[in-house]
Amino acid sequence: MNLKQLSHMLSLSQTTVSRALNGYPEVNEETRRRVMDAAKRHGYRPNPSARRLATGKSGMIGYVLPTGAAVDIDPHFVEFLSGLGDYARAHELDLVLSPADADDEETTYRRIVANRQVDAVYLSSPRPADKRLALVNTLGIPFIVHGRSEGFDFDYPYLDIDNEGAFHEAARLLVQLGHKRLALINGNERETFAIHRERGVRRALAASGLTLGERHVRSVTMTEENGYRAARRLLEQDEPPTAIVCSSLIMALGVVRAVRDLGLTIPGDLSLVAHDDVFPWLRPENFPVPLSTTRSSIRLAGARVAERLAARISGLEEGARGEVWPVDLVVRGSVAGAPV
Amino acid sequence: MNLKQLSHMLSLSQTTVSRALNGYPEVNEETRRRVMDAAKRHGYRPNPSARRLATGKSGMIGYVLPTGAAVDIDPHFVEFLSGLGDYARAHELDLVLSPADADDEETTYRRIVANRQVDAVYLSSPRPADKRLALVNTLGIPFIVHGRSEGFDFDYPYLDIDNEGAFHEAARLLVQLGHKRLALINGNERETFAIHRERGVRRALAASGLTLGERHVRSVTMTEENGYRAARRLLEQDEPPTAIVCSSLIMALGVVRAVRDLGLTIPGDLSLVAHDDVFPWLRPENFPVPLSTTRSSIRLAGARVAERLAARISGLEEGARGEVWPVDLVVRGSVAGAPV
DNA sequence: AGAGGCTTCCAAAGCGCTTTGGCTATTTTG
DNA sequence: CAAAATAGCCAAAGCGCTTTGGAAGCCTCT
Repeated sequence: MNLKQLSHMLSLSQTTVSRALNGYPEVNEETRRRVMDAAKRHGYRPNPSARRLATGKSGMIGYVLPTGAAVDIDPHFVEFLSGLGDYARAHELDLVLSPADADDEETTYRRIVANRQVDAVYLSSPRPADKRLALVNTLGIPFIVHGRSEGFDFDYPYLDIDNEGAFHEAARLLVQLGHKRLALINGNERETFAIHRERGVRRALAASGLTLGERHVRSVTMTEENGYRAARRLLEQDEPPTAIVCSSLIMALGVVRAVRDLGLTIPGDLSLVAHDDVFPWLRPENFPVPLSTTRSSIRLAGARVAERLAARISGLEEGARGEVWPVDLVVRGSVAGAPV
Repeated sequence: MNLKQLSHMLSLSQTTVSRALNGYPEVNEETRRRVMDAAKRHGYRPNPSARRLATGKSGMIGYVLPTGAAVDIDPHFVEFLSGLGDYARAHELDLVLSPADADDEETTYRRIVANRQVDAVYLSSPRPADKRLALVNTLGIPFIVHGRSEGFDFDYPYLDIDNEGAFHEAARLLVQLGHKRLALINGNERETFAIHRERGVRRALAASGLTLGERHVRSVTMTEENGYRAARRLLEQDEPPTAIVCSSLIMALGVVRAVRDLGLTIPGDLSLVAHDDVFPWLRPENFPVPLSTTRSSIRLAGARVAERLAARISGLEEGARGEVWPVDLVVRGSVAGAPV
């Protein structure tokens, strides 16, 4: 059942039927009702390929997925996706994942824009002065960044959490508990979120005249093993930290293992706070010692990004509005006063 | 730059240019060369929307993503996706994720087929007599199942690992080590993979005249917490198992925690084997006691599925070929002889 | 009563590609 | 050497929608 058939059986032109269906004003309400009715009754669904060719709109949102033998997709991605799906489902929005060589995402961005394959895209894990962001901005496709960049002379729409504030709070708590030597096990230092988190910790320390020594910062990709190694390195130093702030639950698993291997205890010898993106399959309250966290649901972020993308596509949202979500600090058993 | 312009500047018809580009035989080789050359030089790329409307082919593969407030996307998904991306990237294949209400995926399948949005789809986590599979089969869209179903009177193409064989091997090893009371912490009992795994364990036990008591089987969704709870339940019974086979590394984390909470040790009091889908961020050799595993890279499976989907789309693969991958049993420190 | 303005509809021209059905030379065949 | 086959090309008809540029009919206004 296509437009032609439908309009024929209504003895109307395709023009009128099309307009009736798409809510254009120049059609009699009575007629519109007839058309809508017939469309529903016959289960008419406009052919998206045709509509797309005519309008250039695809009704899909895009994401360029960096891949490569040495590239692992971030496990957070799937949670973000859950949220995105939550929103998209209700709006019949599909998501197109375009795999790209991690070393050359530009080609892929250009392709999907040139082909008009998607109406909007989102970027994640941005770095300062991220090239993808500049590219997408000049290509003129609607987009939203999940996270933030820095060092651009233009504004852009984004959704981010207050990483600096969160880690500032976490560090401040530890300082208040008397800790003098804090350490930070961070994610990839080239990504903005990691920079912000470090900034937050430094600011909290500075407020009490303390500093974060270079030896007390480790930036690694977020795996259990890297958490373990980083913790070993930190704790086997001459003046080991008495508190660690850690950028992910997965790394925190490794930290806990390292602490145990070294015969230390949490929170007796070491206080630990980690950032929790809220995975359903790994919860901080179930750590051997319930873990204090800075918590922000990445799934909710996914839903919000989808919502804003849809708004941008339909013209409801414009401009370069940035949105920063506050982060909860949830104190559990893994923090205590500094050992004497 | 479109076909019309290109053919005009070559003083050829659109027909000829189109045919030259798409490798049809009825065009002079000399002409073809000229066309190819000009196309490359001017960076001509056929408009996919137009091609799609004309041919009905989209050049994308689809996946219906079950979502909902109570639905969590399996963390394995992201690894599978990595593999899929590895292949798809090299072939400019995009992946369309269509979020669907987990309680009504049928509507979405029908939509993407009716709309010809994708050239092929893959299904995952099939159950016996899975409705989606029957649906997709009748809808006539090329597809591949990742995993297997059971109880159909038709064959279908799939890629699966030898779950039964893997768990059979694991259980057999434990029996050989003298264990009489085995337990199984399995995934969702309604999914075929879980059924196969249980079958494998039972078969190994039966071979030595042993059985898997109902009290010794737990089927839960794969979270750390569920692993913990299941292990507590099992180990606090009157006649607790001396060995556990576990369907995922994430649950194994919980098992390890439970064992520790109960003051037991691995492998002294309990031998443990888990299935490892090979996550980059959690490795069995880094468990407190290195974990014995049945190992199969889900990422490689993703790449293979993409490859086969591409083959089916282009007509290189036909029929209902099933492919079953063997699974490695990797023995590490977490297994030992049964306690006396 | 004629001009101008709405309202409501339509025919037809795209969107950019593929593919059908010729048509004209040139070559092969009996 | 005429007839048949083949090679190489083209015009035009889709694919199914949106949108432009009218046009008819009916009011309102001067």
